[in-house]
Amino acid sequence: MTKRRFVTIKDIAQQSGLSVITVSRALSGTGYVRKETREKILRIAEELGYTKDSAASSLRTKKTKILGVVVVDNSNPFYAEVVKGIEIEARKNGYSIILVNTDRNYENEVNAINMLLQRRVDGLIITAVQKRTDDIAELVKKHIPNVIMGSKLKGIKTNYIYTDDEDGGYKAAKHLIELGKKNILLFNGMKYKYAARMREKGIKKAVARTNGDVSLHIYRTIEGFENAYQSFKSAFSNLSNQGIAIDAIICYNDIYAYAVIKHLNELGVHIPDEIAVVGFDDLPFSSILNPPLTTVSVDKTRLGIEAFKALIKNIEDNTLADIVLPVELVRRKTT
Amino acid sequence: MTKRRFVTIKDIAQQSGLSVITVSRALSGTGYVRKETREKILRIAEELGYTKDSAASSLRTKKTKILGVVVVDNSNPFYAEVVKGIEIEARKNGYSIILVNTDRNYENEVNAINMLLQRRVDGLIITAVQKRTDDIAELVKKHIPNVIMGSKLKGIKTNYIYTDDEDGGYKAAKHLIELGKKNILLFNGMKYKYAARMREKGIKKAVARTNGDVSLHIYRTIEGFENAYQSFKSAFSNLSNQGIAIDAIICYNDIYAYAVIKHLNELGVHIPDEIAVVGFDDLPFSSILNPPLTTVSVDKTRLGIEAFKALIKNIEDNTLADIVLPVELVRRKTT
DNA sequence: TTGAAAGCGCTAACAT
DNA sequence: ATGTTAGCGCTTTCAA
Repeated sequence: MTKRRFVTIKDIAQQSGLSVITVSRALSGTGYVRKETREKILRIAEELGYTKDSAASSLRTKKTKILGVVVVDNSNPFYAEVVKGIEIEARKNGYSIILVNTDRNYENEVNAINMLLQRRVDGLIITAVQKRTDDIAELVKKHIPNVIMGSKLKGIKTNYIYTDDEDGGYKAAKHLIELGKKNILLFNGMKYKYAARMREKGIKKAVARTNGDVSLHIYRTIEGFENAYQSFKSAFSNLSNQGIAIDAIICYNDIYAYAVIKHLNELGVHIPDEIAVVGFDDLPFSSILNPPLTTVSVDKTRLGIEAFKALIKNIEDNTLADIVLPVELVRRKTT
Repeated sequence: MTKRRFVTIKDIAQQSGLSVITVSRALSGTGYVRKETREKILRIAEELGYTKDSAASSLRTKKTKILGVVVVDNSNPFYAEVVKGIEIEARKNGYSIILVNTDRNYENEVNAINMLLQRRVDGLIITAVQKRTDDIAELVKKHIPNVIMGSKLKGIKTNYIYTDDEDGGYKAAKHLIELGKKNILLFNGMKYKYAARMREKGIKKAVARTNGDVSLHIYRTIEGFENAYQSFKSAFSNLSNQGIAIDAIICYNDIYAYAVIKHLNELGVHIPDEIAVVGFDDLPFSSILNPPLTTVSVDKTRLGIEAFKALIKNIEDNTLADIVLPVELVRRKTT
């Protein structure tokens, strides 16, 4: 192991004949330092190859300028873009982010939060696993700044940012109804998910307005393309066996929709004439896919950016945010 | 701003009547502490809600257990999976990662590295922008453990991990040649990229073996679906105007391939009969896409995992790694 | 405008 | 098995 020792302000102090505090002031730009002194210090720092030790600095200032970002899976295209939004905005504002995946596992979420607390992050942005929420309740109780992304957690008063899922569901269903579809299948996510419940609510609202003219069938499945594919296969054959002829499918997200489309293709069902398909999220690939997917679009990067802003605002003046971002139905070729 | 003060080992020491060092030992599990003493300390720590301050600890130990991960764009599905591999493996080994995007900008890369040095990360995993490399040369000179991912940098002796691009190119070209294709277009990335050069090399090797029976045409473009789409449009019309009838296209990556397929579809060209298309990377969506893409596949998560392992090994015993991961041609419906 | 002293929370080194 | 001392590199008093 090569011996590494970083240059410290003490070294600069010795080299310049000044005190450490003057050096500190010059380098951090706080307090009075004569112009020539500052320049001299800066020059020596440069020569010596000085790099500030932010751990030492944090220890004193109680600020790390690090944010914890907890997501379910950073390789999921949805979160990938959200994380990107957070990262860009954080960097622009002098913050760094520590990224942790939970893989939808509550234990992992608990560990992630603990680790981030040990690192004394200035705040956390969390997409909650939602299966349990006591860890987040406790976090809030500790007064650690945080924003919960993509869900609202019952009984927990903190910062929230999410998309207008109910409106998204409503828009998707309304669109299909206007197209004359009568038998809609909602291929939804599990009930413990806030977004799944809200989307369902919006869809039901639109369907209810038809006064029984349109019927809604609901199946649920857990995340992942393979899961969705297998689930849909059995759901669809169930429906067929019951003699129910679905003519439109609203999917919990675009990934589910891809799975649905794949199976529909295998069955030789024509999209959208026989069955129309709507997704949620508008992943980058959804417009490239053949056929391009009709989907409820949200600005994922913006979600990240706004989450960051809300967190910083909370850190600075303790205000609580409840931000809901608008959604938009993007009609392409599957409806 | 709510007054937050974390519990320290000093608090525990007072509460327990023991010295801070004993508390430290009990908590960190180093050195001898009587069983009952340890239990007592652990209990009090629990009661008081103690969370270790890793910044303070790092200051002393000179180890942060943080790794810097510098990628071009974490929302690019390729890097998204790589980052995931790193994150999982890091977490498993008690490390955290600070993620930074460079957006293929050299200045950003310089800033990212500087920031990470200030944070005293134990090491860095970097996908280099490659347009300039002096920043990385300097990093290496400072003896900061690092591994460069996806490229080899001329004149810089450090840890490298990358995929067998030359072999990938060779396999892709050989496959097309065996299919009887005669006029191959290589729709490549820019020349400053190591992977682009290596893939080209492999392709040329395969083409050369046909003794002039097969001809190769090369166009290059910068990253991004839109760029690729526009570039390909003009490249393809150029070729047509010259009376060159391409019957196979090897794309620098899957994204380029999607752009190519999109335009080919617009033109009504039949894939793969009229023109076959091969991509690189095997993004998750490439198998879902219609038609499913033939592509050179690499295990991206593994790339991340191996990068992490190489870095840790370098940190621990200073050995240099040069890891090349195998690639595989996955034939689907575009060839 | 500059400096001295003290301390952030932890642990290494050396006692006892 | 437990404690003392000192110090990591920085910044916050308080003084000059």
